[in-house]
Amino acid sequence: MRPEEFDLVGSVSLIAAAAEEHRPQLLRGAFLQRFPAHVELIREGEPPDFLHIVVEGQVELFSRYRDRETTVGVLGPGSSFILAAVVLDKPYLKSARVLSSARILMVPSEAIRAIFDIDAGFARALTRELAQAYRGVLKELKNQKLRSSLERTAAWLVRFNAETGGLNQFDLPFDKKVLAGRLGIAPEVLSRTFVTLQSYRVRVAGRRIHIEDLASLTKLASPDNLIDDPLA
Amino acid sequence: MRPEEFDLVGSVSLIAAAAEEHRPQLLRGAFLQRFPAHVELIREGEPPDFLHIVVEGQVELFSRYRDRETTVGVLGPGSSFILAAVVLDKPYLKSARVLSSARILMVPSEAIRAIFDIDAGFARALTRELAQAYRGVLKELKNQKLRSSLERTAAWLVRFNAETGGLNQFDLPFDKKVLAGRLGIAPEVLSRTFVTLQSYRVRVAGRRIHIEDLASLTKLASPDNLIDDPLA
DNA sequence: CGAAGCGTTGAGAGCCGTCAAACTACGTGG
DNA sequence: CCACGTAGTTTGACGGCTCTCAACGCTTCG
Repeated sequence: MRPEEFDLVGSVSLIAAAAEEHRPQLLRGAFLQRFPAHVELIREGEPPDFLHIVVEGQVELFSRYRDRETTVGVLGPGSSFILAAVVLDKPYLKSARVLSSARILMVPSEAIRAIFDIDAGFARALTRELAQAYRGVLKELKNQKLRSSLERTAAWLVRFNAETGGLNQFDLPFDKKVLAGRLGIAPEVLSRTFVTLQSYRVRVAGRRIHIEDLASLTKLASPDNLIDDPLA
Repeated sequence: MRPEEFDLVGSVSLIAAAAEEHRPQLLRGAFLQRFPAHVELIREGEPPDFLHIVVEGQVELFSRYRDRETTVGVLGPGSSFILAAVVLDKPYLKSARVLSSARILMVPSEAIRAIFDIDAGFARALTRELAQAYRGVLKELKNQKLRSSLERTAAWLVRFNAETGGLNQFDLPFDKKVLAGRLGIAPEVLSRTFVTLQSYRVRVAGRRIHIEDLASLTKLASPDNLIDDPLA
């Protein structure tokens, strides 16, 4: 890694949690690499060579079974992935592909485990990160099992709207196809869901979304902090 | 806690991971308590007062939304729950009820967090526990999104059979209603699924299950280590 | 201009949930 | 020991949600 890259990377919370004197060891064998869209970064079943951290761009996490595939998450800058696999030194449970051209920091998993063993502060940061990740998947499981696709879509719109300033209009951050994956439905179903949402005064034009009646959309979504709030 | 209870509790892996000198502090405010069936141990949304560890019996983890409810796990002896909430000091994401009369070790969450902060070995054990738990929920999410109810049921039977010695016959460890919850389907659907499984030579008599053609059941289930193997 | 990919729309089917009724198993009290 | 009530289980009927397949329009990019 080049010197100016250290600054960028030092701001990543996980790395910052390691004691000053351990950081060089963490970054010695690390790569900060640029990948074009569609590249498959990791594949489920492989042994964990690197902890991956998204510095720029978007990454989709997914999993295959028979001839099916499902999205288990979409990550943006600042998010790490496959941390659990690295800590336990067990095979990846999911694959990852680049959605939009991305820069990924890859830290050798031995380095992570080595610092984990000698740096208590780092270990505690990992614990918190994992606890957050655990709650994230659990919320997703609840989202899937307790809500219909219409409710999930509505809840997603309400939350994304809030995250982008509550202006009641925004652009989708990725293709509708990817959003459908995130919501756990087929693209055709999402398309029809948007039609249904017209009765709740949601207007869709390409990637542009207008929420003209937030109250009624919110009522439909029944937002629940224990499912929707990423900080809860 | 009475002295003889310390032995029992010392064998719980999480507690055993704490340094000898910290164990008394962990257990000082702890309770080892017996609960009858149906008692609700915790309720989602509440602040985490205690880390719970199942010493004996079975506990069902579930979650509510609107007028719906879904099971997110069933635990037996040795399992802890709501660790993530305790570590982060955030509200429970799930509720828990006793299925069959159980003994639960309840450790005050402040004690957990206090030892977590000063005992690096304990912190690392927590990390591993959380990493395992993370992978567990993720597998469950994949199980739900990638498989049909028939496949989930078949996979569950194949795995439980393996776990109980591969004798191709066993008793269900809980009511079919609870199994249906675990599999994420309505009880009526499970009942019909068992009828369908007759063509794969699965015989069901009350709680008793006979697998008369493991190969064909296995073929149906397409077991996948990255979904089914609890150790993977 | 043509190819490729995304998005929409229609048609059809299958999976799964709900409601209702009947049947069974089990435990309690008489 | 039996009667009864409760809870679990099964079965039927039905409907709705979601998937798949297919066709078509649109945009993008080579």
